Amino acid sequence: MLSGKWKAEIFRLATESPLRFNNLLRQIQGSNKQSLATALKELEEEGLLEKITIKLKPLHIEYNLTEKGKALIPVFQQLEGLA
Amino acid sequence: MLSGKWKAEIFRLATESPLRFNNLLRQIQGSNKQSLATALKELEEEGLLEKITIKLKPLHIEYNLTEKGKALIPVFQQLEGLA
DNA sequence: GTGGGTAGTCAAAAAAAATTGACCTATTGT
DNA sequence: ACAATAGGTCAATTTTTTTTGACTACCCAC
Repeated sequence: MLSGKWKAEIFRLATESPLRFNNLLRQIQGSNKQSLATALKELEEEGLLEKITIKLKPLHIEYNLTEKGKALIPVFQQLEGLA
Repeated sequence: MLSGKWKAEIFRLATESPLRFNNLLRQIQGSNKQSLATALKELEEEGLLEKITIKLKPLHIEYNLTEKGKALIPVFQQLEGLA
């Protein structure tokens, strides 16, 4: 589910707060629009993130962890506990 | 650690019993010598598998989970519990 | 009406990963 | 002696993934 160069990091950032596209682009150095767009779409397709259009001004888009996404957090906590 | 097309499956098989090269080649359909050789070497470098030369006849080579490799098993069990 | 920010898409190029086929050594079986 | 099995390596090719650069469209401020 988190295969590829960027999905793991995107997922981690999503556990901290909702994601916004251009913000992500600045946070993840070495990446690029296209790669992030592809990764976000795949994370959505896998059901880990959901895309939400915030209709308030300034109108913008957020990506949030779904319940399925949140369910993975304890797994990574366990993994961190090993290192 | 388990990136790429074959490492996850190799890891799973390693949790069941020690691995032998040509045996693995038969078990993992769709794969090939080179890919498995590369994956095994990387799993070794990551410290998840150890390569052991069995000096008894017939002399052969086994790949076993290291302690670090075994430590990952509960993580995957937790993951399975979610699905 | 120009510049900046948001949120992207598209096609092409480059880079990385995976596959193929040839080859190699050593041991065992018939 | 000959073939088969085990456990690989190497170079070339193919496939997949990632990156680059150009381009859209909308909104806001000056």
